[in-house]
Amino acid sequence: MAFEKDKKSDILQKGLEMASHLSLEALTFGELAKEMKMSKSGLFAHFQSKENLQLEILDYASRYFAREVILPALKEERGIPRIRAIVDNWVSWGSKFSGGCIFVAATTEFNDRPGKIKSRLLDQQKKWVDVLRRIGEAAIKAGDIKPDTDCEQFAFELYSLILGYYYYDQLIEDPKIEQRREKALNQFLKEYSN
Amino acid sequence: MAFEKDKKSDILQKGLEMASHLSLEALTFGELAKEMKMSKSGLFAHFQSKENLQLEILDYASRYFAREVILPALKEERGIPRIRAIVDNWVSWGSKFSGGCIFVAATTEFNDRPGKIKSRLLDQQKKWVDVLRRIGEAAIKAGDIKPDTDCEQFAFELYSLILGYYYYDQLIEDPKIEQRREKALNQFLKEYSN
DNA sequence: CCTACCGATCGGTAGG
DNA sequence: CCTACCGATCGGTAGG
Repeated sequence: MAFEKDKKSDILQKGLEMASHLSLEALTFGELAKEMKMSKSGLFAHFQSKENLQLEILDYASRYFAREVILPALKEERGIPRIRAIVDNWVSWGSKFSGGCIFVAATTEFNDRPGKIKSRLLDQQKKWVDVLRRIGEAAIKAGDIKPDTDCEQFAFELYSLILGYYYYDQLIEDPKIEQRREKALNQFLKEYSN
Repeated sequence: MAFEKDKKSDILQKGLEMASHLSLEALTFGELAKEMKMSKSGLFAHFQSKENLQLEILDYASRYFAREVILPALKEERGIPRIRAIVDNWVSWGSKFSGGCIFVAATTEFNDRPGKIKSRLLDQQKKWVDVLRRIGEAAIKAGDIKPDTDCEQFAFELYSLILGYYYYDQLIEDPKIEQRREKALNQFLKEYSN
């Protein structure tokens, strides 16, 4: 079920699920049409091209991500609580789809294929890093981390921590991975704390 | 040019380059045959199935990785020099292929597709994390990091740092990314140092 | 290692 | 939103 309430959103929700499982490029009109119980060309009429379908899935995912990960974190008190919330929300997001986070998957898939999709991903990732940076700035104002913190560096290290967790959890199946992430996050917060 | 000197290795080298660019699944016999100036079925005869081709490419990449990343690092003095070498070598490895590190790409691609390829990737990643852990243990013996270091945690955090760099470098194009990685590595070493 | 071929599916179009 | 279709390509096979 899509979180937006029209037919196209239902298609995009299913497309997002399939793209997360198969990858954005391996998703086909034929398979998506079968899932939606539509004809292939009926589906095609909604999107005009495969690239357009892929872009619309990324935009839909972006709205979904804002709703599930970013907005709830921004409702938490700034500083440590908000930092912990954004990590927790991201982890929940990644585990919501069988194939993991579509942005991570699409980034590895399109990193050397210049075009509209790579550009869109770049915009989205920049916004994400910006959110992390602003969460760092808010933590300074809250007095939770050092006032001279380089918040770009803060964002980079926080994102690295999340990605490391994500890889371990996806493949290596380390039973202690939750504790490792917690320990790394605590160390990270201690390093930056006031 | 392949680093091993038979016909099949030449095919695997080209297959690795193409798989790194396109992804393991999007690589096809038809395209690889065209690149090798062979007939499709002539190429097919070497591998019997697509899955087999994919597995052989991963094994070839693994031998290549050992030669380019792991062995040279193990020749460095244990402790800090070896830790810095493994990070540097990994970074060079990732930038050697237009599409980046095939293991990272294939992991995101196959994380939710159980089968021989996922199992092979799991084996390979476990070996990689083992190498990082042993580099941590050697650093304890060298007196460079704290004797009570949890070397599994050490490996997790070092891998996270590398992955964060990798993502930034691939997509975000932060001009300061080299400094950020250096700063994060220094902080990491300081955190664990004796 | 080749030619010649298989059924299935691809992205996309014509026409309604 | 549909049926019917296009040329191209897919993984794989037969037979040599």
